[in-house]
Amino acid sequence: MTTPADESTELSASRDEMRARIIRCAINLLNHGGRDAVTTRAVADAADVQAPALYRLFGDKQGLLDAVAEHGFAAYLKEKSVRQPGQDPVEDLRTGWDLHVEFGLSHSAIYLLMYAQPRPGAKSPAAELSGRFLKEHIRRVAAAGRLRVSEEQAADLFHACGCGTVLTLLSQAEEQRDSSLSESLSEIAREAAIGAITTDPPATENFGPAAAAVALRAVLPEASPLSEGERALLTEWLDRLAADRR
Amino acid sequence: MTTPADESTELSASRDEMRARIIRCAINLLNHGGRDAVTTRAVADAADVQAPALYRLFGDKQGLLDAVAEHGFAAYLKEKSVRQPGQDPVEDLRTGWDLHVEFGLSHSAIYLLMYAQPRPGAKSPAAELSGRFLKEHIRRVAAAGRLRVSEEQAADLFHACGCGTVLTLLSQAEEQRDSSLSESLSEIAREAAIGAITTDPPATENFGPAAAAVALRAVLPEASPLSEGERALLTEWLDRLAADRR
DNA sequence: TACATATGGTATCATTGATAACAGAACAAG
DNA sequence: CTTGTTCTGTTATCAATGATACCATATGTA
Repeated sequence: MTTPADESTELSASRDEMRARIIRCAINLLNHGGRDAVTTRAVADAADVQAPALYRLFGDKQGLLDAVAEHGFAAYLKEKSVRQPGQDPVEDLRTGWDLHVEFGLSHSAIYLLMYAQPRPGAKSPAAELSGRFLKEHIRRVAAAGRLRVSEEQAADLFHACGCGTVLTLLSQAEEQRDSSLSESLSEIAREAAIGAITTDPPATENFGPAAAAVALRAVLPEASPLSEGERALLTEWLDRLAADRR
Repeated sequence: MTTPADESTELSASRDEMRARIIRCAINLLNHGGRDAVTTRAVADAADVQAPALYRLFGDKQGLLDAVAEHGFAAYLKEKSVRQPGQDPVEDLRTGWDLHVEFGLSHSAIYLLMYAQPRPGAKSPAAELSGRFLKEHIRRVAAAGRLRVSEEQAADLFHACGCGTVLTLLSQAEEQRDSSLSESLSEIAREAAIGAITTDPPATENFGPAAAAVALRAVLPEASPLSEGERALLTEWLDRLAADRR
């Protein structure tokens, strides 16, 4: 009948396989019927599993949703075969933004699971995963001496602008999303975020003390001949230098 | 006992009074127990009303939540006694941002009701109300010849950055929100958004054609001696001019 | 073999959003 | 005053849902 999520062909699977099957079925339900379609019963039926199995595997429904979001996001990253870093880290940041927005618009239900229910101090696993990628991108920009603010501030701002952009676009009707004039909202926001984070010039050779401090801080943890205490103090100083921008 | 939302003293109230009482009780529940504490039963009990009354007044639970968000937001605006426009419209934009962020952080539950469940093409009434204020601010900036992009783009970008900033802050633990270094995330994002929207100089006297076009477009609808068709065409031209920025 | 752990399966709970159905109350029209 | 209409108060109830108790079976291990 109309059971697009039926996967009952695979019987007697191992624990991990069953887990994966349940998640796939949940994602199917999510994409077809939206968030409200993902009930424990619907998922259990589609995956040909009993209710208690869900709770043994995922704890509770939130655990299932977290797993779904993480799997969905990871699958997207794999599908897009995250490219290795290019020459220009800022350009990588740009493509990262576009990837993020595209994911949010094309997988809105999963995206909302990731970001639209903030629980103070506890990110969704999927958001955590995405955050690690962002921080890595930011770190490379910092290492290139092109970061204008601290890595943490840069990551937060970039995420805030990107997340807000996606949510704003999602709240608009689809026909309305690309303003017919010149640049789209995503592009304007992207450039605003990048402009606020990075130094304008392509970083010729000698950049200011603030940028240098940020760059140094980015590569500090690796192979440092300093002691724990020395590094901690130096980090403080670098942060103070980095904060003194013009 | 522990019934902080008890309002049963007022008996036999008119329809509007009952509506207001229900909303007050719902807001109390929202603030004390979070979103999940707002069940139809809890609200009905607290307001000393039967379940069917809720549905006769608000349609369904979403209608009640929409009304709660709208009332909560409007009450905040009234409490802050929204100031009349100052001399510098960009500075007004700045205070508007701060007001927005402060509201989001201090009334997180209501804020999430407003923005965290985007339904394509249908904003929450509270979001609609907030959007009108923003558009009015933007219009004044445009009229002062200090807008770099179209009013629509400016409003969308400003909202996207602001909303994303609040959600990002809400996802962090409270102790972590103000980075100990220099500027806070909110300030960085605010200046990034304003910088992306407005022209840098205080707009001495003669600004470029793009800014002039945007400014003209902002005041076009009022007291125009043009016909409908003429105004439509002119608007198109102005938009094309405005899009040609550097 | 005997014990421990994990899994499949049934039945069941409590909560929650939402309505049906009936009885008055208010009120305007005749 | 009567009649009919509309709104409100009240009770009872439904269907869906998240979650769990409980038992049986299997599977692996000492």
